[in-house]
Amino acid sequence: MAASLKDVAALAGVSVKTVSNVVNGYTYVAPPTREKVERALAELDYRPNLSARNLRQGRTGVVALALPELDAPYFAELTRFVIDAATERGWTVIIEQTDGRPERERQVLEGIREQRIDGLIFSPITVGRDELADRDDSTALVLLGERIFEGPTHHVAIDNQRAAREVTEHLLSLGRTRIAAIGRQTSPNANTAHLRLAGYKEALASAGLPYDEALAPPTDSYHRRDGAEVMERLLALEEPPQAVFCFNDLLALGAQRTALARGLRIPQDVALAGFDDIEDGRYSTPTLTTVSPDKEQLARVAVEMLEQQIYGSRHTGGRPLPREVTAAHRLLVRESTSG
Amino acid sequence: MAASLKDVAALAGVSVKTVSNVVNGYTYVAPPTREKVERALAELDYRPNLSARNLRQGRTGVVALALPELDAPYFAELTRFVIDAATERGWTVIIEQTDGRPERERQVLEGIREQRIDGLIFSPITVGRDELADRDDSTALVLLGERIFEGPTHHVAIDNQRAAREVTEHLLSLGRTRIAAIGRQTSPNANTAHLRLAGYKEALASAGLPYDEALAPPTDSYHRRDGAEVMERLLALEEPPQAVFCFNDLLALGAQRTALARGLRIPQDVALAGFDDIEDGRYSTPTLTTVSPDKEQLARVAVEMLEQQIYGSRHTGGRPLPREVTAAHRLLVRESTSG
DNA sequence: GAGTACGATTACATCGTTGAAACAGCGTCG
DNA sequence: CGACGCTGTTTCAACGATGTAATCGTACTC
Repeated sequence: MAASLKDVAALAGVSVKTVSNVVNGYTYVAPPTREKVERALAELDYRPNLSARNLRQGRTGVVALALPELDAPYFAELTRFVIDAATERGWTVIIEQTDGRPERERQVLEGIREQRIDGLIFSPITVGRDELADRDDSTALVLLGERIFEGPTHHVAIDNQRAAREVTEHLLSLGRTRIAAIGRQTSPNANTAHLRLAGYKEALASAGLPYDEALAPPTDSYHRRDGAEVMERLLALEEPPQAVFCFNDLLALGAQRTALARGLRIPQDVALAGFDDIEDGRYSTPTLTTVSPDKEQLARVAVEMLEQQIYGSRHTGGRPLPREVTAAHRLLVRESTSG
Repeated sequence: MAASLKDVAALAGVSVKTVSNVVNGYTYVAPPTREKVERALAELDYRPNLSARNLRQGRTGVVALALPELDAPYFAELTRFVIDAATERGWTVIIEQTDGRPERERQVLEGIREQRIDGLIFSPITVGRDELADRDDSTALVLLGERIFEGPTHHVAIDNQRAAREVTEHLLSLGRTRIAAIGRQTSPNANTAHLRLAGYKEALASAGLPYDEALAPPTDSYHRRDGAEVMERLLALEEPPQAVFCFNDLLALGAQRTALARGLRIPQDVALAGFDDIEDGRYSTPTLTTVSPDKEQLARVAVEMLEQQIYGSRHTGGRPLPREVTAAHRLLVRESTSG
């Protein structure tokens, strides 16, 4: 079986605690002793038992990443960065999929998992300020990709509203005036959707154009299927749109599918823009204009914020991070708006 | 802080062990006692400390899923099913990304993680029979999507060779005789690639067609980029192919991008088939003909195989699972071969 | 009515690790 | 020279849970 400190201690002829000291890099160990212990450690291929260590230290070294669904490319790409950043700190990441269902999200917040967790990075869809405030679990928490202001919670996200405005302005700059939006949500807590809609409206208003709700049909979720279905409805309008801003790339790819299947040319007949910069959009035909959030930064900051809550600010060089961080984003113009 | 058995015991006025017995459903607890304890458990919102439980029991309840990369859609979709199946058993899944790098794969096999793990589901790319046989870690292991025969290892995969043959036969049935393959790998351990290539050759041979290596260029990896690049080379041939079988959907989507960007019509000028049935292929234009492995079955069987190794066969109803399971697959004909 | 069987509960040790504190040895300083 | 401080090492207890064995009470058997 796996070797314990006791076995190593016996082999090296020292006490268990001395071995522990060597393992943990404690300063006051005499060089000959240290060497002896290290030989024994190597010989037995010692690995610390994390269950025991965690039990003793009251920390688990495990953080959870709760997101709607792993098989949405945006979240898969983001998850890779979160795992990378966590692994650098010796943390293990477990993943909770909420499917965007309110009861699952609430369970996650209340710590449904028996598994104790040092921190939670949470990408919510339906949960709002009130649920967050009500939460009585004291586990460290960071909201990812969501901004709930005046709340008690750390969060990191890009400036969704500004990014949405920029996309819409880009579509306007093509000379299109009838611009649809796909991704509006009716739930009052769908913060991200609201911000993107606000940016869209803002750009229309600046251009002196009216906001027409018929051009911004609501969607239940953000999959290709939804984009495809809503696009059908938009194309069936008496005056179909000349451009469509989709609130994520999956919606855009669904909409693109519908438009192309109807024989429309993109961007000549209808221009198309998405949001998220998933890899699919870089290889679709036409390639997809989109907003590219700095996913690596989002992930890194989220992990740093957790780190700070868990260990206190001394750990991040004394420099306390703000509760709210705005990550970078770029507008990537591709063929679907400039073919 | 979180309540421990001790706190619950104090509140209920019984011993710690009695509370433990209630929590674990031990039979001989008097109903009034049980009720008292349960009230206390509820009042304090008791959650067992898994670190302590694991330390005592020598199991961790954690299994690792090691795969090349989470942001490849096939693996993201598969991961969702693995997590679902593991969660049903109360297990936690942690994810290791190897990026298909040999040294990372070897580390995973040797249990690089300090975190102790009850089992490992491993989707290898470069590791071969020898490395598996040399392994001295006794952790339960299941290979996923890979078949290494005569080895010591449990594995579950679809019949890659047959599926590849079926795809190629389908392309032949369209009347195409010049059929390329994208995804050949030169490494001797790239088992999956070899099997798919073998199926491709088999179908060609049955049709009396020669195997032309120029029509099966090697690829380093299986991303859209690789598919796009290799397709450039194929289209630059004196006699470009009339159909292309790509060993996964990402390669196919990359190849599709190249073909469409060159102004070719799919499938009229060149038919295209992939492998994996990722969601992208259902919404690309044209939609992508592909092999659909039963991902849910792959994941479920892999988890069952682990379960059996960890608990012994009694746990799966006495019925021991074989070491090798072939999961189902279907050929899905879509627009890219029948537009 | 003594002996036994069994239900219900508890005391205790233990899993592997680490913080606190004690201790031993040795040089330094007043 | 005795007190002190420093290095280097050990002893001990504790984290929270559970398996083992012991204990206690009651009902049942002969």
